[in-house]
Amino acid sequence: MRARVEQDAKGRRQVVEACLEPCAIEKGMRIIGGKWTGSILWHLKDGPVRFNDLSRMIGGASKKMITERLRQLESQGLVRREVLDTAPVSVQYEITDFGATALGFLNELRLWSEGLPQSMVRDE
Amino acid sequence: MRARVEQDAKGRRQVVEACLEPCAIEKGMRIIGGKWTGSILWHLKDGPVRFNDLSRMIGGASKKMITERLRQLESQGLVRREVLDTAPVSVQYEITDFGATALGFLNELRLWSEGLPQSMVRDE
DNA sequence: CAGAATCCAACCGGATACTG
DNA sequence: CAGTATCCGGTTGGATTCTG
Repeated sequence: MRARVEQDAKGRRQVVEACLEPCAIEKGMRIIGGKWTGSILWHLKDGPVRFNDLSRMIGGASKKMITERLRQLESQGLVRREVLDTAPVSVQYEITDFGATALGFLNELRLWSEGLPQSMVRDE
Repeated sequence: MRARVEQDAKGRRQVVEACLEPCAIEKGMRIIGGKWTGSILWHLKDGPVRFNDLSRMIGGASKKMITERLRQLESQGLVRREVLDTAPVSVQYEITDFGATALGFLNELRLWSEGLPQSMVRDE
């Protein structure tokens, strides 16, 4: 449901169907748009990955961040956490079927992003 | 270019092809993943919209935010700003051809987001 | 290995008031 | 109308240290 602007009989402009609070785009972004969230999900697409491997894959993110985002993704049902009884203990993270439904979008974003002009590469 | 984990001849695990700093997913997110950014772009998809209309469409965002994001989108070439010489002055924002290349995955995000279970609707 | 705990500066972003 | 300016509390997220 999108917002629209129309004119009434007297020519006054007004917004019809205002986006009632966060529209779909915004809601989605709040779920997978968080810092590192998309990357984490993406790196799980080929199968389970262990914590430290994951944090190495995602250069620039601290373990603290990885943990926080993983917990969030887990509580939302996008990712599953599994403890393996090895010594020392190791933990696997795996994308769920539900989480996988976001991969299509992420892939499109990736393609778009890779085609971007150099000039847009974030300095930071 | 994705990161991969492999095992060497001695069975030790190691990360091959680590994501050199922000991978494509992350870079993309930094551009259109900002708060309100996606929504703004999306609401421009059907043609030029004026500032106040835009801010009404995007419920919950302050004018300050809208302005900041628009400036950012403009400097990145995703949006074009045009001042109309009316009285009082009015300003139009329009998506550029380049900006429009992002509409594809924004739409996917929208579809994904709309299909989400109620339980995931952010309380905030 | 896989975190949890703590600290803290930086930034974010809403509210409010003002302007040409 | 389309912003700008200022204030300011809250959150973010990196660095670092510690643990079972």
